[in-house]
Amino acid sequence: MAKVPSVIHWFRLDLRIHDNLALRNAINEVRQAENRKHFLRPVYVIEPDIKNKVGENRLRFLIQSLQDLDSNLRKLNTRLFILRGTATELLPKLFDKWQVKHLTSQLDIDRDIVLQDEVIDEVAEKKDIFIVRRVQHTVYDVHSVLKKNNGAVPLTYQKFLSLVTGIQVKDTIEITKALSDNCKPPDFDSKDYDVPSLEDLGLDESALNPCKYPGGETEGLNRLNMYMAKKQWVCKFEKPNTSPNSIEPSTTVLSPYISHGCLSAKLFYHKLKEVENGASTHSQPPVSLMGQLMWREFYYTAGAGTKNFDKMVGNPVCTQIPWGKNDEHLKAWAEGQTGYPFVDAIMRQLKQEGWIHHLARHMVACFLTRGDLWISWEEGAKVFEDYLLDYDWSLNAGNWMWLSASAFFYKYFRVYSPVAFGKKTDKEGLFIRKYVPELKKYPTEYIYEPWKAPKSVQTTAGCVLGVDYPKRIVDHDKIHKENMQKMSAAYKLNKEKKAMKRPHT
DNA sequence: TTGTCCGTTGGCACT
DNA sequence: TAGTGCCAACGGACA
Repeated sequence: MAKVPSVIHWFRLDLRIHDNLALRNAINEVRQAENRKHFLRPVYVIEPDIKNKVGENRLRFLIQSLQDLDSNLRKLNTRLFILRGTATELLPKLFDKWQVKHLTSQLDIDRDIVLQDEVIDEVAEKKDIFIVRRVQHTVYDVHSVLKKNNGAVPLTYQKFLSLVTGIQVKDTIEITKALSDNCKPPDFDSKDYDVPSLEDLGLDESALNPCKYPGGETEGLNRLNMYMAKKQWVCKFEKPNTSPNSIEPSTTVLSPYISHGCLSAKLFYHKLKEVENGASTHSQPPVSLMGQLMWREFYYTAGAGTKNFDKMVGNPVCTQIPWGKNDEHLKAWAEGQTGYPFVDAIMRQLKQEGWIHHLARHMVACFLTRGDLWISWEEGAKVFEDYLLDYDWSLNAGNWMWLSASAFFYKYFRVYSPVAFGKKTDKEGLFIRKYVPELKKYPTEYIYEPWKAPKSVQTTAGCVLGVDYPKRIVDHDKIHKENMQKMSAAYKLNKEKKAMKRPHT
């Protein structure tokens, strides 16, 4: 008997059923094969070294998202097949074993996935497998936006907006009709394909911090609907007026759901349009919620069109800056032990909860790079990759370049003060008291600057500097001025190099 | 080529 | 409390 061919949908950063064009393609392919039976296998590949690549909070978010995805797929009378191994090694073998004729997936920008796809494409071509990749992770097709700009990367947000104005955004799609039993392969019920627990991956779940943002499509959609119901709030939203150091998030925290594809960016777009269209006035990009979504599109476009976007060297949009190396300072920063309470509180919130406010990211990124520690943005990006639930290849690199004044933003003399910046929205230092509990009892006048507290105050508050909490590792007032000079010199050199490269006519 | 305006969200002193 | 001007002076876009 001839083997029954299979159709694979390969889930990556599209952990959802709703608005999943590529999944629908796979399902349609199976359904249309009326008189020639096809099996459907929606797969997700867990790489062996995932624990080294993905921080524990994000790994938990991923596993939760996969569990939710599996349960949503089962409502369609199919399931998620988890594959354990390296995608580029494993998939080619399964192409033969499963008689794969058709492979669908989302079109991704993330460099690692793009490289993976190149390998798979080559194999698929040899084996005569039809590959379908759909644009569905962004609102716009970033490659056609680049084309519209004659292949050049838009270097300003306004330029990007002007490129996408007038582009019609397609409607979202839904998949509701369940599949027939004919689509189930014989090993459908095998436990080998079950979503692993964190324990299976070698992680002690009980040792993790409490889960503040559970992963999954269901949770993402609930969160979206909850915020979109607050129409006034949506219409008045202005990012700079939200607080980086409120005890509960002052923004939506939809980002982890969008970055994992639990939530469709296009659905977010349409829901926002709906709310905005129903209001007499609403805030505008860049500060509005729609503006935030457009920032994501901006960085995706830049990431797709720039070589070595996540690196300094060999990256055409990135100013070359002679960053220093200081592993001790880097470690202190990453672990929230710099002696600057505001910086430390943010870094500890990041490590514990996997999410920090965008402006908090500005604060700590500026501090690590051009502001205080003079350490490369690439080092900071690696730490964020590890800790952030909403880690996203394009956004992470793009924002780090922005904050370090390496690309897109150039006013390097605008430096965030680790003392003044937080005070604007949290005079009492409640945020610091929560995340740096050593300082909980400090008088308000010293909460942002504990080094100014007399020894007697330190003792009374139960936190002596250098014993219970670190002394500050740098003197911001002094060092940020020195760093500004270094930035100025780097810019000057960059300008000269550019002038030399320019053709003389 | 040069000038001008503008740019997601700084800090600080002052009114 | 919010607004303004100064700090020192960037690159991109466009005329």
